[in-house]
Amino acid sequence: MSSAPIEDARLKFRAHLAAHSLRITNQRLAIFDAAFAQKEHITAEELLAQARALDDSVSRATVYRTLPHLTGSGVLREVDIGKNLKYYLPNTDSSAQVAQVICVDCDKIFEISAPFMSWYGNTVSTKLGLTPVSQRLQVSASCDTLKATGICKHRAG
Amino acid sequence: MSSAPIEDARLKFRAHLAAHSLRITNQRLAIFDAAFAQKEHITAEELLAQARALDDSVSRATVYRTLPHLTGSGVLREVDIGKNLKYYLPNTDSSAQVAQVICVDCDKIFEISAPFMSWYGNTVSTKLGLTPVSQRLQVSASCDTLKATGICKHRAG
DNA sequence: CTGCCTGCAAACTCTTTGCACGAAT
DNA sequence: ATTCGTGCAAAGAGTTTGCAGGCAG
Repeated sequence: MSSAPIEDARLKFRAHLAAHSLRITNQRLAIFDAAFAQKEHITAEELLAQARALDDSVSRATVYRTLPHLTGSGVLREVDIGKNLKYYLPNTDSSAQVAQVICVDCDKIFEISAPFMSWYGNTVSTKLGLTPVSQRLQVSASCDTLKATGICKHRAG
Repeated sequence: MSSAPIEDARLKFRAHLAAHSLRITNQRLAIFDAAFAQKEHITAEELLAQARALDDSVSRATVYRTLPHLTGSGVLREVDIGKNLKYYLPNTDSSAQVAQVICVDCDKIFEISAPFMSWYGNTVSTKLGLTPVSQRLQVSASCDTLKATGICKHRAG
């Protein structure tokens, strides 16, 4: 009988705001709604555009100021693929460990479950007297179909 | 009877320049020497300073223009830990697959051999119809000693 | 009413680029 | 003599921040 994922996330976000004595503003809610509606990885700039579609008073600064609260509350996941540009993605299962496979031809990002990552992080950190905070595993790969046919099916599909 | 690692690397770099019809200039050699003398991860800015100590005519632009040749020839490895800032490190064994453990308290980067990475990259890429180009595995971790004593021994040591 | 939140635009950091001069081949 | 490489400074991309006014609580 649990609510829809978006309802859970909305509550989680509001709880996070409350817990940190942060105000619930229309802009913050619009940014949350825009972010959580995404099916693909989006950039801050794209998030701004989407949020403005819901509330045209949202500014770029507020998007950047809100993103840490969204990631901090666990409703959004930040993905940095080394491009001086971060991507964001609704975090539907915050306990999952995921790796990314990034197509260097079309920039599509595939999320792959990789539960061994946290085991690895633990093992290797402990040896150094450290406690793991987070880990990331990313594979950059080129598109076979593109090389063969000139068309990257991931982009098209 | 092989030469010292730095000699091998210097030859490798010169061969790369020759193979691409690039000229061997004092600036490029100074940047190479400065980079390969490093024992720790350095930034482009630090590399500029070190290279200028060897040849004060080296400019920031030339450092940035030379870095791709250094990484492309395999004598330097680029490490991106998601900080809008790249680190560079002499690549003494270009066949090694390494992961990084990054101390979030002192920013020290530990390089850890992780040979299974390329196996993972292959496995997961192939399933998607992709050919792996590179992979990275990074663990961010906090310092236990710092938490206990207020001193991060990695920084000090 | 109080103080956090906001939009705007300027500032910031790292990196890239256009241009005219200078050096490698 | 050519042509590529260089330094300089300005531009560029993404993100952050100072400020004056606005809205949540």
